[in-house]
Amino acid sequence: MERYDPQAIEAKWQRIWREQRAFEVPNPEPDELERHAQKTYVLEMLPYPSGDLHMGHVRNYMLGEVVAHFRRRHGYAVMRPMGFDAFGLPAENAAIKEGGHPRDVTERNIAAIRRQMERMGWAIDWSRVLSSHEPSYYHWTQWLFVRFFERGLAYRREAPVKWCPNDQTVLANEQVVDGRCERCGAEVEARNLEQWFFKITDYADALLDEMSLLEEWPERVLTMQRNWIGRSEGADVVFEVADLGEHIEVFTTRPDTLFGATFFVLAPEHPLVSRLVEGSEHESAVLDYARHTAARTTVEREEKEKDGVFTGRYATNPVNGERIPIWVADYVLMEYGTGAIMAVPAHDERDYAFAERYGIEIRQVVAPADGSAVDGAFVAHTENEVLVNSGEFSGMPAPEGKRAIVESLAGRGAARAAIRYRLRDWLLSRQRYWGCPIPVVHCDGCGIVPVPDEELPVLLPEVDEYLPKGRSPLAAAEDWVATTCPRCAGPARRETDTMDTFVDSSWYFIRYADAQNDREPFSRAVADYWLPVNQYIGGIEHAILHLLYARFFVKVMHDLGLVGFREPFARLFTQGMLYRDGAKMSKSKGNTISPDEYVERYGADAARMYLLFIGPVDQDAEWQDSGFEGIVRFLHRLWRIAMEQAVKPEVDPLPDTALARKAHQTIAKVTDDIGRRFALNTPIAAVMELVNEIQRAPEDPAARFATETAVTLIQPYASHVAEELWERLGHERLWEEPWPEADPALLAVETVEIPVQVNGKIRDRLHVSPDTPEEELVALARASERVQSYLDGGEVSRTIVVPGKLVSFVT
RNA sequence: GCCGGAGUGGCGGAACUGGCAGACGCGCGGGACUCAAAAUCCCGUGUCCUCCGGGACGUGUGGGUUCGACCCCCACCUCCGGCACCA
Repeated sequence: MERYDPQAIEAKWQRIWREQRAFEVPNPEPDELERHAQKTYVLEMLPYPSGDLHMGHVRNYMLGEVVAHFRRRHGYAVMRPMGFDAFGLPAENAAIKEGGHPRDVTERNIAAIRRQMERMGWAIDWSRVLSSHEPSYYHWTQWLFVRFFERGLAYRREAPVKWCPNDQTVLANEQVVDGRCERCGAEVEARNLEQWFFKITDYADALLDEMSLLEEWPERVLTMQRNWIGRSEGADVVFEVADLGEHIEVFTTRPDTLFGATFFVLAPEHPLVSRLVEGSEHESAVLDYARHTAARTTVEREEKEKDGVFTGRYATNPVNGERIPIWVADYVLMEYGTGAIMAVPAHDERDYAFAERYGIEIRQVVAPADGSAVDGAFVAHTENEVLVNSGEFSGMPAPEGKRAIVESLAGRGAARAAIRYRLRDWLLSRQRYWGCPIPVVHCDGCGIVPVPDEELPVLLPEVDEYLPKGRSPLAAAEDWVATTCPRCAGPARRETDTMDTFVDSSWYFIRYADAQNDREPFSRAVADYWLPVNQYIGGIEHAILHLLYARFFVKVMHDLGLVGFREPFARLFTQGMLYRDGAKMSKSKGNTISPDEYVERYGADAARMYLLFIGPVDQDAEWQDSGFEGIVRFLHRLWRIAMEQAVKPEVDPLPDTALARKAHQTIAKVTDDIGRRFALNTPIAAVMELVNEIQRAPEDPAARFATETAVTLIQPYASHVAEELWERLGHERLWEEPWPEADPALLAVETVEIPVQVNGKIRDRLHVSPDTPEEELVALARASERVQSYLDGGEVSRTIVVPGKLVSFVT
């Protein structure tokens, strides 16, 4: 018998699919876009070409692979594109290390990845491929930036920013993890720099509220985004500094504790600090403290014990006119709220620690419902609190007290309800070479002027040296930097910072819909036809960064009238990560396994199946070599059985045999698992069961049918061998073959095994027709000797019958 | 601390809506084929007891609801992930 030869089979079918453009989906003609068509957009997060693909990627792309095949065979026009997130630091760092240009490094990696993807035989529409470093793409990234700029949603300002001393560039807040650079792990520093921001904070509420438009997103991703946006409701309260005729606002989520404010704290960076102490005996101590704080890293600032200095000034608490001391302490952060707080040591742990250290009064103003109060202690938040020691508000339940105090102060203009967010504006500029140039010029006369649309794209210039030096390497391209102002034609200088790569990946999924368009980023009609993405697939590591930015971009594009949808990804599936030796498989950890050697030895089909068989796709999995063997054995067995069955004639009509029934049950199971449950490991087990049964009963008259069923069901997983066997079984074009349907008549079982319980324990099993009436079931169960021995003549107080499921006696 | 997820044989995992726990695969034991091996095929494989009929126990721990719980409820333990001097 001819042996299973994956190398030959896979090469053959990959060639056929390519020649026949099997997986390309052209856009409908413009006048047909309106017509509702059965279409679906399946998208996996685009790879970052910092090296070859490893098994973690294979697992990720296999999800989209199975879904795409499954939906195509259900009659959908399936768009499943692929592209490359090509700009960014790893390529630039690699180029610096190895010598050469980041473009060459990137394009070499892209070519290698594409080759690997083609070798896996994935059903990708390569006619839509894009790469974010190509001018044909970043032209429109720049065009979008200009639209954002015109709307005031991209702006430049000096701000305290996070600086990575290793990568020599600023980072977005989202790219700082535990005070360290997300990419290289270096501890970040605080700097005050003029930088570009996207005004994502304008969309904080929309990003929260419109989560309701997301049909099926994992709860934990939504939670992570909610935490990141960090919406807090409370009040802004005004404290007067009578001596100076100044007033300072604070934000608090606990206006009900205002009567317990016994001191007041300003962040060392607060602009009023120097005025408060100017010329006073406290001046040098306070300014020294502020300087020390500035020299500390955020991490140091968090880890040391709380400390601070008194300013000699007092603020007036608006609820009771009390004068409370103003301190400067670095546990108050300028970035959040107003950079100033009212401190309530009895009800805030941080304030408590500070008050303890400096001997400041601790006054309890909220108490459990019984009103018991103990001054001097920290009282944690509990249910059903009431206000105490709070003047006219004493005795009120805390929530009511909150409202009443704010209302009362609001009457005098001393407070108003307020909402604050943890979310900061998105810092998008980077002082690096390998990124999309920011398309503006700086003119002495006109200020910042965007490059006119007709002059886009602003091409990334060639430079000799892209080693990071703290300013963008583009600044060295003097001929490029020197330009003329589009507005006044006077001399001007180009912006030399480049964009964060997350900007590139915030709209690529729309570009795929209309990837060749050279007049606009995409046609709105085409975009609205394909999007939102029906099924987005990617790693949980992008739960905040990419997924939040992309949602923001789409909302802005909607408000600009560029698209008709407000959320980019209707359904999101986050696959688990692949681990090896206890660590996430990644290039930086050096624990990757390349699919190449496995593909070479066992074929792509085995690798494709194994990565899904290893476990549920939404959970993390540990790479183990041992299980791979089982898949290889299965494919050989399938091959042998199919070759045996192929010589038999087809039988029609299908005889009602055990194998015929098993085949139809398998159709039902696989269809439900993939289509409804998104369980991609269990269908493989189901087809294995079917194949095992064929092996046990090769002479069953339905054996050939069962074999064809196994082949057609395994096609989304092992596309090549399935196609080859399908052909040898006398058919063609399995990738277009309608998905099989289970015949309800054959799904119905002739007999069921019904357990009989006595006091909750199974004592016997009945083999009966599934529609046996209840009375008969009970009679049969009672007649059982085994059951009788357990009933032991005792009274049956209760009998439970679940038709088709079980009989249960209680004595 | 707050929020989210998970805990099932030697291992990866299955059990979908409260109704036969351990499908499928790996590993392991036994057998067939073979001069032998590989490959392949067959049988067995949760733990303990057993007069070999079967019995008891068993899904992180302790309780509860129920005729019946891996599944629901309460409390706890462990692990993973997110957020956190955020006022």
